[in-house]
Amino acid sequence: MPELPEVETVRRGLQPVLEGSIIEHVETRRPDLRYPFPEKFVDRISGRRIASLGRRAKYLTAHLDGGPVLICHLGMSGSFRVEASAGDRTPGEFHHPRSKDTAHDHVVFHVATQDGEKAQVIFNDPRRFGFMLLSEEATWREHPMLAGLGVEPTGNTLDGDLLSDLFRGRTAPLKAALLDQRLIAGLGNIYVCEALWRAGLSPRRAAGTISAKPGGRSARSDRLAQAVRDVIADAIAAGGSSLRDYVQADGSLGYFQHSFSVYDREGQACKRPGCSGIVQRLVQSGRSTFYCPTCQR
DNA sequence: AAGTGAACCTGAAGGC
DNA sequence: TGCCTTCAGGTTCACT
Repeated sequence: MPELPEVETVRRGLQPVLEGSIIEHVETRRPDLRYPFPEKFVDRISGRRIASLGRRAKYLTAHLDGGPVLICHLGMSGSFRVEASAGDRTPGEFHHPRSKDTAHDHVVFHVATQDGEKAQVIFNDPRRFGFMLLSEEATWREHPMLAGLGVEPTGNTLDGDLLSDLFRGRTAPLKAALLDQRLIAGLGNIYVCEALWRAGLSPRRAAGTISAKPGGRSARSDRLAQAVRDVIADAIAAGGSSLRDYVQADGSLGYFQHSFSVYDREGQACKRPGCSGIVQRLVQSGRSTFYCPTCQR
């Protein structure tokens, strides 16, 4: 579910509450999510102060003073919400856009904030594809689950030249290459579809065909790199996309889904000015792809 | 090696 | 109303 923009939105929502907070107690309400919780999970993080919250690709990281790094993946349906502790509640505070599903509250972090308030940060995940890991501050980027991740599509690292190199020689379709977290880390099904539409490239095109000869330039790889960076930046600015069960950390909704050009728009008109195409859906490696066959080549 | 598809799990939505 | 099928933002693993 959550792709990079949604995870970044969650990070920004949790940051004001969690940074500088003390984790007083942790409840794990079942022995596992996608994987069993790490050994002594509760003991290793209880009593620690959260120095900072970070993100790598679709992973959230909580860096604990003098302790481990808590690494969290939201899977398809994971979300966090924050509740003030009983006694601090004000009427109407729980007017969330969606009724609470406490049956899938799997982890509850009881924290004391910097302001001396008590709060609960609750991880909810109906499908349980999410997971939590612990690593060490010095080496967390080399954790087996994160070691192979590719370049972040944020910032200016990903440019046409790099993308050209990453895709050179690959015969897999662009759709699959963009989803490959070992190449670019953080894109998912929605933003890959959207980036390909923005770049005017077919999701079925072999990835290697946008590459320049080594040392040369390719207009297609320039366009695609820019499209990827733009769509991710735009989605973060909009607070991510809210579909089905996804809600931001503060209970509010992101609104990028109203900006979709192709995703979930099968049968509707292409939004590119001057294009009269109709958005098609196809299945690639078991997942839906949405694109305009008229203007995406 | 690279690429494709199944598996993991639950809930929502649509068809009959 | 109820039952059945299909689909969903992700990742790993097994197989060709």
